[in-house]
Amino acid sequence: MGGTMDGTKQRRRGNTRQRIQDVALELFAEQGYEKTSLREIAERLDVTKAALYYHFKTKEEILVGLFEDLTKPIEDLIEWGRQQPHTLETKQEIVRRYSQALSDAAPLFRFMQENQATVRELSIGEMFKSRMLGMRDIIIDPDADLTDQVRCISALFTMHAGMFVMQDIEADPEEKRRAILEVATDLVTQAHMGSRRTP
Amino acid sequence: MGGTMDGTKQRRRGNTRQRIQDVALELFAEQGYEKTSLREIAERLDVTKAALYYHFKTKEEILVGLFEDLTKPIEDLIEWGRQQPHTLETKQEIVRRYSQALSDAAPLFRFMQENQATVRELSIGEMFKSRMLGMRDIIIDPDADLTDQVRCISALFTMHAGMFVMQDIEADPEEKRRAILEVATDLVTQAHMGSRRTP
Amino acid sequence: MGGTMDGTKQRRRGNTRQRIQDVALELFAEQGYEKTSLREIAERLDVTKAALYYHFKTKEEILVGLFEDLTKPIEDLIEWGRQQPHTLETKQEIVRRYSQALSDAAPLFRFMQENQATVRELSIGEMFKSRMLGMRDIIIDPDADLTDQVRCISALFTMHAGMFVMQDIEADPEEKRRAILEVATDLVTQAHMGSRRTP
Amino acid sequence: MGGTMDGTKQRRRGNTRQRIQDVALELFAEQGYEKTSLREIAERLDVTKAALYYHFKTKEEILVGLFEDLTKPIEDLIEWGRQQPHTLETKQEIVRRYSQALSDAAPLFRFMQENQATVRELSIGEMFKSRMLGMRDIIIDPDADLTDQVRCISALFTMHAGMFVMQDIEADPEEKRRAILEVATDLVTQAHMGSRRTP
DNA sequence: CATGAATGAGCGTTCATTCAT
DNA sequence: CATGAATGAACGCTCATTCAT
Repeated sequence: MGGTMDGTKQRRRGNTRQRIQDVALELFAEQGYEKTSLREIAERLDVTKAALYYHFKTKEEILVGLFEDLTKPIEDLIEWGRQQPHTLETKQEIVRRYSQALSDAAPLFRFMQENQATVRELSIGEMFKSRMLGMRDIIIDPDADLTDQVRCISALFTMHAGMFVMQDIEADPEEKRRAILEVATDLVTQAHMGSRRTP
Repeated sequence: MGGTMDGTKQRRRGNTRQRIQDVALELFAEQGYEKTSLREIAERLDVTKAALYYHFKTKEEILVGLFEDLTKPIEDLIEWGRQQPHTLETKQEIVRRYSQALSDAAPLFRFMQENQATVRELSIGEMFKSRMLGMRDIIIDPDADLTDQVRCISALFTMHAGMFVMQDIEADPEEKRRAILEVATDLVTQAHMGSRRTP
Repeated sequence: MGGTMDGTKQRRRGNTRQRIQDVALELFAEQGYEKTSLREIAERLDVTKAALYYHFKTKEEILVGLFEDLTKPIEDLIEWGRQQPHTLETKQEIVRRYSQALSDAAPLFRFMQENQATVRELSIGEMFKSRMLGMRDIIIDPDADLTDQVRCISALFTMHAGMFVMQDIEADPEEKRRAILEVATDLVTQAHMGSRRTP
Repeated sequence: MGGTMDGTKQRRRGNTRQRIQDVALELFAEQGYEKTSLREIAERLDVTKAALYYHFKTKEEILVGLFEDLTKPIEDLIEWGRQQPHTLETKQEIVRRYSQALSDAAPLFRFMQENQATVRELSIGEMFKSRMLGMRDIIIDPDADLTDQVRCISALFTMHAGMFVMQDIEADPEEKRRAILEVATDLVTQAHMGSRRTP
């Protein structure tokens, strides 16, 4: 997080792998996976295409690496969620933390959001899907009615898409995030109450 | 054109244009725009690639044609919405009709949803965006607070994504659509009440 | 065989497929399959690489096409041989015809001879093997002793390799071919007598 | 094993050079020279590609090293043959020893046999050719007629190719080798008699 | 209406090789 | 002895597009 005293730890060499990932994510998020060529990534780093292949076996692996690194917190969150009681408070806490996690890895999630067709055919498609199902299971009550299930899914979705869809709305990002979080929390809360409503 | 009594729109012969669009939409929705090649489309129709160019100037034009044809009802809906008073009933009716329109052109919207990165760079990107802003304007009160704006956007989004995200949930499609519609209507209603809440 | 009056039947266009095969065979025979690139073939024909792909789906298919076209006579010979009685005369006739067939498609067989490692991994590897086994079956007596089997195989092999191995020997090609044929016939004859020798 | 008294040929450490050659030969024989990459060789030895370059200047040098080491006995045989009288007994002895030498370095000769196109462009191409001409000179009578020359070449060829072509024939390897040797000896004997036949 | 033939640009990938450490 | 990092050249292949017929 940048809190160490030695800010120049990574000088010129040895950080190439990291730099590839950074540039790749930037371009993937900006232009999509298919329209981003390895030539483009290499040029921006001022190395040859072949250099990329020293660090990653395929184009897809660059993406897999990014995905694994950046979604670790969400994996952890799911793990944590599974071990908590399914109370309203837990669910609200999960939503709060999820919102934060998405925000921390915003470019990746923008990418996932905007390249679903592509992602579906890649190995991260499966990984992503299983994470989503994990999230779903810890905020949806198994015996909730269909409408309440939709509310929960809508909550997740609102968080996923919210930031990118609202890019052209005035107001500062952090405020927007809080508004989105509020709506998502509302939806989950309503869904939770709904399940308790019917005796 | 558009709703006229002219029954000759697609004659016996010369329906190739239509067939191209049908196959293209099917493949675009299934595999994405970039991963669908004109060769593939041509092969499925058992014509040559060159034949496609007789009917459409570019690959993109196939998509533009599809988009224009299939989103006409939504354009009409927006037009209609603009001329109504901004009452709760109007908004609810708009949501209801929108849900139906999305359902009628499901493959196209699945495509739009899953190929956003691609669509953004295409001419339909702008068209789509302007339609979305149109929808937004007729269901969002200009002076609503941020949270209520999010609710409205979330409502639209829930409808867009709902069907595809819920593909692996049991329950029949029409039932799901109604549940989605209910949540969307709820959100819009809450947003509407919110605006009136503060005097 | 070329006896029509119109010698200019194939003018400039429309014979590209044939020209590709001709050039490819020439280069494959000269440099080997792997060391011959599609770029090289294309350049020699003054077309682009992509043009090759209009006529053949893959590099391998160019070779398959050549093989199928040029080994047809041998396939026919095997077919014929199967229906003959397994007399000495038949075997000698087969050897005679085989020698001629090899000579007619000399560049291809030089290629097969010199690129066995490559051919083995290609689809024509199997085809070639099955043709060879076919030949073997019609000149080897199933109950011949091992030495006589070797003689037959050696006869086939001598014909295959003979021409290329003897390239640096003086004497005119047709004379060489006859000498090779004589040795091969001898071997098959000895093998045939051998089988009759033991009662 | 060469029979020399020097037991330090391969010490405990520092046998990497040897191991590279072993693995390389195995792969070259199995897949061909071009299709075997240095990466593959290095991976199998669990060293880096760069390590190979410590021991050999180029890929080709690995092959040259193998060739020189493994064909030494044949060089010696030719040397010996040159100093003998050109009697039938000498020729038969040469064939016998040659058969043994081929058998001892079978993988290399399988490689040479199956990668002729490649070998021709490499420096060992020339070396091999000169060895072959050497062999030829000591078993062919310079004034033999063409047919008898073919017989001698066929004899050599039968030994070269025999083992690999007969891989799918039942019977144990040593027995096969003896049968091949018998046919080769026969051919050389016939050729020898032939030269004496004409007064 | 449609095809046959071709193009130019680009792609992801692999290879033998180099060299500072 | 050996590695880590990189390069330049090439490869097989695919794509959207063009145009004379």
